[in-house]
Amino acid sequence: MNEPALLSVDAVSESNSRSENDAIATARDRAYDGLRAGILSGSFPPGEFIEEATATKATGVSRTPVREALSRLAAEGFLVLHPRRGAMVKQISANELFDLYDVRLMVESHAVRRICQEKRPVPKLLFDLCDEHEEITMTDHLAFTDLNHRFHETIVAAAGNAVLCQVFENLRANLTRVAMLSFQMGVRKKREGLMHRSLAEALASHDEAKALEITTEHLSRMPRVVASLTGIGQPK
Amino acid sequence: MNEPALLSVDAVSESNSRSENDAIATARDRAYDGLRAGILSGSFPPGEFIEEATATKATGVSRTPVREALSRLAAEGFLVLHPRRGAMVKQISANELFDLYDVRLMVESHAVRRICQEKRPVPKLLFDLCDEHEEITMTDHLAFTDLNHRFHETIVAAAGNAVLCQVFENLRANLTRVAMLSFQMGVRKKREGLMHRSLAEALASHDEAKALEITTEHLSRMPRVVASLTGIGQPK
DNA sequence: TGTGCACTTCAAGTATACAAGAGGAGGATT
DNA sequence: AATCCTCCTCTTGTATACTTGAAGTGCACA
Repeated sequence: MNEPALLSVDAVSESNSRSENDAIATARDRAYDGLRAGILSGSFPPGEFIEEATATKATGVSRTPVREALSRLAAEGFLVLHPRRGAMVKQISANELFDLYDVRLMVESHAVRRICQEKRPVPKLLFDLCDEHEEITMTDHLAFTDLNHRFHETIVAAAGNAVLCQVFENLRANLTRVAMLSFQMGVRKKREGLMHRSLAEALASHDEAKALEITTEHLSRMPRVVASLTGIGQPK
Repeated sequence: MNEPALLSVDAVSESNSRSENDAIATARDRAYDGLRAGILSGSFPPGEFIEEATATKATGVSRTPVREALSRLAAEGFLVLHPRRGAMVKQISANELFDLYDVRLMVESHAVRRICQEKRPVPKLLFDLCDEHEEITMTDHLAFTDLNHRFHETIVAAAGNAVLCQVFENLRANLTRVAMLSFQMGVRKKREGLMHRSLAEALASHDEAKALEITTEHLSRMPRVVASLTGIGQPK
């Protein structure tokens, strides 16, 4: 059983358990990357059961490493394991969507406070990302999503708390799945870009109040937009 | 291979992937519970490699479910997997300890804000736990740790955000390992009890400023105490 | 005597064989 | 005709056999 993998592993993938050096990943990591990419991209839509045979064919590795990958994905909240039934791609309810965004707001606000209070330097990268934002086309949703992700990730990273980064990363991965489903977010790309630049400038000058206000404004409206676009339902 | 498990699974264990109903767990869950308990209790100290053969003997299940449990534990941050080397119990550095407490402060502060701002009811359980606190003996470290845990968990839960609870739970599990190593925390049990009651009262009256102050005071001094007791090093 | 290479040994990685539960289809009985 | 029981099949759960890579040891050569 060594046919080529069916799922492409693109920008959306990442295996942080893989050790730094090696170019060749273990079968478990390949399975993890492939399945994770499939879940994030929507190839495996929420609510669907991933049969081990399917995962085996899709990733080109045998059941043992596939099952280890499934265990990991379940631990990270992408899957729900039903004993003797299989692994279901986790559904995100309206409540959970709002909870996710609430936690995200908490994380980013905390990062902003730490950066401003401790007068931490803001990496030049943040402004580069703003520039890049103005150059991408309005229709390139994938590029926009990726850019957006890197922008917010940079801010959280600038707070200098590794644990915070990890929490954020997992959060974002779960939100990506939802965002991916709503491909019409292009309508607000321009406004987002402006907000990003204002935020970057507020952070650079360590203006906590302003940075916090922008962050809150920026993130508070997101859940409603996403919920309406995906038809996921109304909040509690 | 069906000898009895060597590791007892006590109050410290929990398998949230196990489905609600079933009394009998799968071998994977038993392996997970056993290994997790072993890590949290210190039977597998930080830095130690857990060989699969060891884990197999300790939990009484074969390698396959053990490896799935290891994958899950690694995803949850308890282990670091070194390809072809094995699973090492994660070391907690001084920096990470402070990061963990910083994130914990963020989470609990957020919960406090949500409770006060949204005028959420504070469960009676919180006060019951305070009463219970006054009854336990000064030397029962395990009971104290458990009580402390339930108190803070109750607060976070009262914020009504499931995602927040999950983040907190994982955080606390990682901190438990450190706290367990420092068995001398008895010195401050009385003061902790007083703080808990003040906090519970502030929350019940939705006095955000006071509740936040107590939380911050309470959690800010912890990392230094733990660091000094465990000799884990000084902050960055 | 020191260094380097090869061999041995052992543990992790992977595949597969076997066991067992769950669900569905089909037949029989009411 | 409808319902219930039984059997079959399919998928997951578990164990084990096999493969591969890594590390340590010992011998040979410089």
